[in-house]
Amino acid sequence: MKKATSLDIAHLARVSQSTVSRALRNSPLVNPDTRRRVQDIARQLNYKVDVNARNLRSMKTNTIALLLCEDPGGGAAQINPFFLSILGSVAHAVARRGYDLLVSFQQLSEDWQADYEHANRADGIILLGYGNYNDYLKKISELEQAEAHFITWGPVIPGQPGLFIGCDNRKGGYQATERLIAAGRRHIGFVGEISDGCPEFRDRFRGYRQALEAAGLNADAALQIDGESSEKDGHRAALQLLESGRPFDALVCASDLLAIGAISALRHAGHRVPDAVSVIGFDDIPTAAHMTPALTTVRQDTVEAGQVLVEKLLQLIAGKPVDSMLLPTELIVRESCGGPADQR
Amino acid sequence: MKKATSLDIAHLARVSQSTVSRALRNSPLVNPDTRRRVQDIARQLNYKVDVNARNLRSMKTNTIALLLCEDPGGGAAQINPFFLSILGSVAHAVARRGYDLLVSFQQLSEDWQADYEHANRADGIILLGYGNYNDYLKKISELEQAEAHFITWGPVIPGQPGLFIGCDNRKGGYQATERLIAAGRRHIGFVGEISDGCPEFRDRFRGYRQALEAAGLNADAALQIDGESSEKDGHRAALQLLESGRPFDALVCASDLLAIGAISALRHAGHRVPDAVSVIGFDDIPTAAHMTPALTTVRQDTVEAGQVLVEKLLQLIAGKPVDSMLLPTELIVRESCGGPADQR
DNA sequence: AAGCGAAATGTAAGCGCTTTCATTGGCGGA
DNA sequence: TCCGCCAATGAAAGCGCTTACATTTCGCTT
Repeated sequence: MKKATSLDIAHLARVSQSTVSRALRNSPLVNPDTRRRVQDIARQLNYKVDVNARNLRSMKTNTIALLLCEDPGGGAAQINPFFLSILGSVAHAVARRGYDLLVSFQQLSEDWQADYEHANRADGIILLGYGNYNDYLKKISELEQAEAHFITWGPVIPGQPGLFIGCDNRKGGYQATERLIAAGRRHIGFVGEISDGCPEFRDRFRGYRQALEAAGLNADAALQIDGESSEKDGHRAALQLLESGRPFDALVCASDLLAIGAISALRHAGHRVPDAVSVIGFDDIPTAAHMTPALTTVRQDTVEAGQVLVEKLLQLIAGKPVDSMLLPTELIVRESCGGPADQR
Repeated sequence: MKKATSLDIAHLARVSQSTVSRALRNSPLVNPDTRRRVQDIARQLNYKVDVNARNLRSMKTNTIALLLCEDPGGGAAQINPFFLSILGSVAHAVARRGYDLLVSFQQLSEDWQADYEHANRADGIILLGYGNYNDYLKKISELEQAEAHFITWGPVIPGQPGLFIGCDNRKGGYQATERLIAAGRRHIGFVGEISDGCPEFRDRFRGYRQALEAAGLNADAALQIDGESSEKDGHRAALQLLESGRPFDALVCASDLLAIGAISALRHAGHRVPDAVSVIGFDDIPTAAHMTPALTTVRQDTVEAGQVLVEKLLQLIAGKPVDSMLLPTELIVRESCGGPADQR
């Protein structure tokens, strides 16, 4: 048995195909009785509107694309849980608005924007990890003139081209460091890459420096160790710091994964966390609360992040003016920083 | 400037629109010179084939839908990392085959199959957590007659309708339990729901029972505590077990999340893991290796799972005969089970 | 020189829908 | 009684592409 079309319904309902189309979309132009009749028949036939035909004709796709560009090589399981959390939130938000969500985890292609929007695959694009920030900015600038519809999770910098949503990284770094200082720590390290290809980590680092300064402590450049993203990077960074012989009693890590790796390295080297070394992460990924010790961290609200990304993108698609937006961070105090925990 | 169409290219290349279509698809019917010329022009115009038009005309979508039906209510971050790992692998596999991936995290709708396949949104569907197994089976049976294209991650049961990919849950349960027995544990509990709505957990439980029997130990029904999926469930289950006063020295948990929750509860009740209580999980989610203690667990290979799901589904779509498939499990020995660790 | 087949291209018919514009019928006001 | 108007419906034109079929061209055989 072939798939039913709107024409089949039209014949059965003894109306024209255009009336069927209208009835199915609840157009006020069609008589309520007719509408009901048509919809009943459609249900009986298990009819569903062909989205390709609809999209082609109406020149829109009702689809959002989410590009997550953090390819760790062959493996697939290694995607940062923070991004996956946003993905989950985005998926919900998109569904709530009646859109479909197209997901791709590939490296950013040469012209990702055209591939998705121009090819009428999606009405707009959400970008979640864009690789090198500078390359990305250049690409964005090119795209600015074309009326492209995309939004990026990343650093919110005034005057920067493109539309960005991100959290207050500087403040987050400040909050974490401040807390460690209040707990009596004086030799606080920072784990995270601060090259200008990583503006978010760099901002967290800025906050860290500012907190030290505010407390009258002077920062020791040797206590900053690069680390890109994974647990492995954090592990390596902590080892490197230990080997340097430089004394330290606390670490601010630019992400939870880095913190997890660092803690693992510290403990296996015989340093107790938080007794010997306090550690604070960044992101508040789901496992942070369930580790031992439970991870103190700077939360980025992924649920809100996803919602904001979707809402703003839809506004952009609708042609409304949209601005970048800075989301607040919150320090979640658990066990890994020492001192009394506020919550679990 | 309007979007270029194949007709625009045809004019510029002084050929017919059909030749353009053929040239862009690398058809051998078109002269290599012409092809090059057409493709050059297409590139200059930043032309991309309109996927809606292509899909409509060619009656296929080049898209796979992934439905993840594990809605934890409002939140979004609570999706089981195990499924997210499969999602990642699926995304890669799908991309490698030139397909797009549509993702939905909603609860399964009344007719999810029609919504996606019938509506020409996708050529096939991957299901990743189907809610209640019995309801789902009923639905599948209905769908069997329609020539639906979908594949499910779940229990592989001979004679069962539908196409399933899953790991050898019974064996996994056996491996975990066997190990604990070898480590000298004699009062081994099981955390995980074993109602017939959860055939996978139930199989893991079967393996657990068989291992106990094989060792001449008799299972104590009071040492089995239900737990659905989250850390919270595991936490609660462990507390319940502690409160029962029943002595136990090890836990087999039906998932890593349950294990994480259980460990957290045990430790906060003053029981050291693995010294007082050994714990083994199931799944090998990314954090398992980085916890303290590192979690011993039964690995399900998510990378292979994703690849197999995609390959089999594509075969099904291509009309080839496809069978369900059982994937092997592997016990990853780390710290939480006591005894020497094989690997990290 | 005629004929024929293969290679290359052109022609045109839709895929199933949305939407504009035209048509119909019924009813109230003049 | 006639006209105009509104509500409801129908007719038809594509959206941009793929593809079956028709046509042209050209090199070769006979």
